[in-house]
Amino acid sequence: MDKNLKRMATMHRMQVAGLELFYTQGYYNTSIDDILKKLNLSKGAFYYHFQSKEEFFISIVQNLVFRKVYSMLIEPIEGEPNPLRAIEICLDDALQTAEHNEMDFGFVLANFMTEFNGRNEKIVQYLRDICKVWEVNLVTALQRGKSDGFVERHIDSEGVASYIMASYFGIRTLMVGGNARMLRYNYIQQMRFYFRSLSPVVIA
Amino acid sequence: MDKNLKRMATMHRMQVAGLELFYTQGYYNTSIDDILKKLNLSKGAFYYHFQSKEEFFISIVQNLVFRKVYSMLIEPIEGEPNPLRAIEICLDDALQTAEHNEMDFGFVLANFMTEFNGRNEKIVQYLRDICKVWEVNLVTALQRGKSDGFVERHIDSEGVASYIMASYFGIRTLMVGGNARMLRYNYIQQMRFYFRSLSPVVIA
DNA sequence: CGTTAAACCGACTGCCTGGTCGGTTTCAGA
DNA sequence: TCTGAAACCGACCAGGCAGTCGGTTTAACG
Repeated sequence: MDKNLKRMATMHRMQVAGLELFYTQGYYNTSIDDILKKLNLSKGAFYYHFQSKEEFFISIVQNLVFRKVYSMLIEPIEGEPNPLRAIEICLDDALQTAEHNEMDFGFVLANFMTEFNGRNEKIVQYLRDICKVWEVNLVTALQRGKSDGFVERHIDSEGVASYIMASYFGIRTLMVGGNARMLRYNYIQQMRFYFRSLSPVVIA
Repeated sequence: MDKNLKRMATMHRMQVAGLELFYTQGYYNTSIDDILKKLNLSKGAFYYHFQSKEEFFISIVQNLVFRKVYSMLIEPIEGEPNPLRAIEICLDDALQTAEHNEMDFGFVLANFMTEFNGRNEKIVQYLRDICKVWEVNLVTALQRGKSDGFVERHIDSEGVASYIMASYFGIRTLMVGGNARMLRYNYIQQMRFYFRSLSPVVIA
């Protein structure tokens, strides 16, 4: 195998295993040895590929988390004509993966933001950047929705975008240990009410 | 001073300092020595009053966090006639204290829930119990609002309650490092839109 | 004043963690 | 087959952690 390929493959394996453990156990609560044990690798291998635990985490955020947020929360909305409808479907999908205990990357983001808040501003910055990308894309979609007659023209797109993001982060927090299925159902239901107040009034 | 009083006073001092540090630095990231240094006390004093770090934290949750959530997020709504209006004012107040970097206990709750999720189910349980109390009180207020004609009768009170809690938890997460003032303003604005969709239609 | 128990002290232990480093294995290319 | 660099190993270090314990201080009370 090409050396460079091998390098990439090993690094990627470490990143995937690292994200998995950082997500489930927390960054400060996960040791590098935990990750290495899972992969049957040694300290030497780790520090050959990464400078430090922090750098390692940042590489995970930029490679895995960012990409996943993009493909799962941003792309599915970009092409759709009706943004409110698209957002509803997209978040419902995300909550479904959450229900099956798979990683939903919106929550990964929120999780790490709280964990690093006040402890590592550098990392918070990286995470916030990803949030910003999500937000900007939501705003764009909403603005387009206004032109296309799917969204009431007088609404504040920034406000709506952050309200959507907030409610999503929050419902995932509530799902911690709670009745995920019920919460998801109720959440989508209430989001529909909210979205209805953002839709143009249909003149019968 | 009465011995018992002294005991209570010292324990309380430890709890207050502990909460402060656990909140700002995280539980796993805060050592008992950190807390003791702040109070000029010793290991001996700590383990004289508390059995373990975990027991200590639980006592903080039950004494300080629970009481504060009650007095700041539940009581202000209980007496009010119009629940939607009362909730709006209450959460706006909470966000204002957050803006001034004081502890808002809704966020304390959400913070710890994420930190202990998957790491210490026992503690998650205590935190979830507090959430439940908050939720139940919101539901009660909303139901009362229905009888009193402030809330549309067909709405699902449980769904609305968890949507409110979720959006609040989430907006606090977004405030991490973000533009808190702007976020708060937008949040309250959007909450009004949402609440309007829950209010009975005024027949002009 | 002397007693006694509660309150507090701080050195110590055993364990874990991030990070280092000299050495070993692997394997593509000559 | 030989070689050299990339990839990997794992013992080791320094520092931090929760929790222990024998001893000291404090102050209420007889």
